Amino acid sequence: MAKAITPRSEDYSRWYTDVVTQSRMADYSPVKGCMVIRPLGYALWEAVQKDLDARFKETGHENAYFPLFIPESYLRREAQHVEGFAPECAVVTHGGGKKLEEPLVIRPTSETIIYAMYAKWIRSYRDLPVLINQWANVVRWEMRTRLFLRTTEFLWQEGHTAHATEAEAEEEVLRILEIYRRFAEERMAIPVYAGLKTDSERFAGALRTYCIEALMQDGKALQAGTSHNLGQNFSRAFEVKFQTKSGAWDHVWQTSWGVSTRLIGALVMAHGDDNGLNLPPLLAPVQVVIVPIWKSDEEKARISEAARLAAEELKGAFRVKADLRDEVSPGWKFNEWELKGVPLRLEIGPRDLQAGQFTAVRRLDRRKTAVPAGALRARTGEILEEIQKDMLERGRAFLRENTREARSYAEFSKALDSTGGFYRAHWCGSAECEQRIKEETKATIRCIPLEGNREPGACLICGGRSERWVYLARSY
RNA sequence: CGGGGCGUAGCGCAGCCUGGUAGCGCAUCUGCUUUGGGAGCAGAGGGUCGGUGGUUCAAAUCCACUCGCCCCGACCA
Repeated sequence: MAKAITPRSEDYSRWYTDVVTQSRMADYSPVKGCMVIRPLGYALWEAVQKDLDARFKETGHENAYFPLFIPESYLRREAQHVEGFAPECAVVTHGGGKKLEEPLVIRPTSETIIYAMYAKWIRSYRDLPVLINQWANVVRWEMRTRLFLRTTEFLWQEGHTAHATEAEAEEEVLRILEIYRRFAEERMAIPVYAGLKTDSERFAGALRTYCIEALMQDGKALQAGTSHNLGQNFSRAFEVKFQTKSGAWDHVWQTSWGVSTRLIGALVMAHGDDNGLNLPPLLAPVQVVIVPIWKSDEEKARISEAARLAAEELKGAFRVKADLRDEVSPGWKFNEWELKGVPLRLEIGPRDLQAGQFTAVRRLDRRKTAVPAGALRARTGEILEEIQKDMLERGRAFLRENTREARSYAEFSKALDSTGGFYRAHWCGSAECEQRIKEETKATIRCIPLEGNREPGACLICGGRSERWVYLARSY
């Protein structure tokens, strides 16, 4: 008997760690704060990469790769940026047995090194826009780490674009935000709120930061992706200039945007349950597992053959696996594949064989249906689609039910402890009020929605005039 | 960095208070019986008790130092 997963109701963060390690998505490394991404976790990341990469390419972006090491002086060139990142940088001081003349920072993000190159490559408006993305690892020396959600080293994609006009850059930033939003909903089955970060939550060096915010089952929000309009802050610092049509010189308008392996953590916390992972079919590395059940040797021969043939039949259309192991019982397999989050299980036992059918069991809710052998391929596709749809629907209902109105500050601070979730609240826009909420309730303004929130009201904190409401929540 | 917890077999733990030559469950290996929700029986292998130093006839156990990890907070994707 394998070790049980700590129930969510008992200890949510323990549950999370249990699911991640026991499903073999990841394991702790010998280095504090770092993790080993095991095949299941990495397969998920590859699925994320594959899908997003296609979306980036559809919108004209190209992949490139910039180096891991950044001269320390580069980071210093943009004032806000260095202030934001310097404390969490790992720095290499020695190489080849000698002390380096200039220390090398291990990238916490690549703005500086990439824009130093852009300065070299961009001369004319004809060189614009530059639409580059890179898939890379970055290192941030975090004080407290958590598997996938916040590790010292993590994998991500970072897009870096340069444009001739401010309007073009803004358009790009919103285009990417929409790609993230749709990816989260369509593939991960995680509905999100998209919006603008407040000044205090903005990326160091950006004009504006947009984000998508998801809600985890414990009621805490998780920032799942960010898209920054950098304005000309970096192009001024790195002298990224181009000559306009009229012959004048201007600094380029830039954007950067990214999502990370944190998305895998979001997947765990949005859909998992006390039996383990629960993956949306569109991202699941294994979508269908076939589990044969037999008693006699004679049955074993026939049923394992039927299972093998079924896998063969489904292989072209789905990611499928037949679990023909004889050394573990069917019950053991059920639990193992549920732990690993496989969305659909097809059982075939003596009774099924007799009836010419498979018993299909959804990971989501263990709902069982009989699938006639003749309709296997068609029904499997339908069931997987239903699961994907139901997961998103369930996520939407959860987000809806856990988004509340904050009517008064007293009521809000009291209710937050018991409810968690998002709160809609009016905010006057002052940093003081924002700071006070954070200190007193540990909730932060997660985002200012892009539309639908324009209505006059009174600030939740100071009662002052407010033009629009924002989303508040405690967050990861 | 502050608070809490933990380092004993591959994994999870007991033993420590009250020192006496290391144990349980799972996993592994062998054999037989099993298989529609984590199978049963019988047998076998596997440990410098995180490290260093001290106390003692004797240390997993007591003392000091040290290293590491996890959880909760302050910082962040």
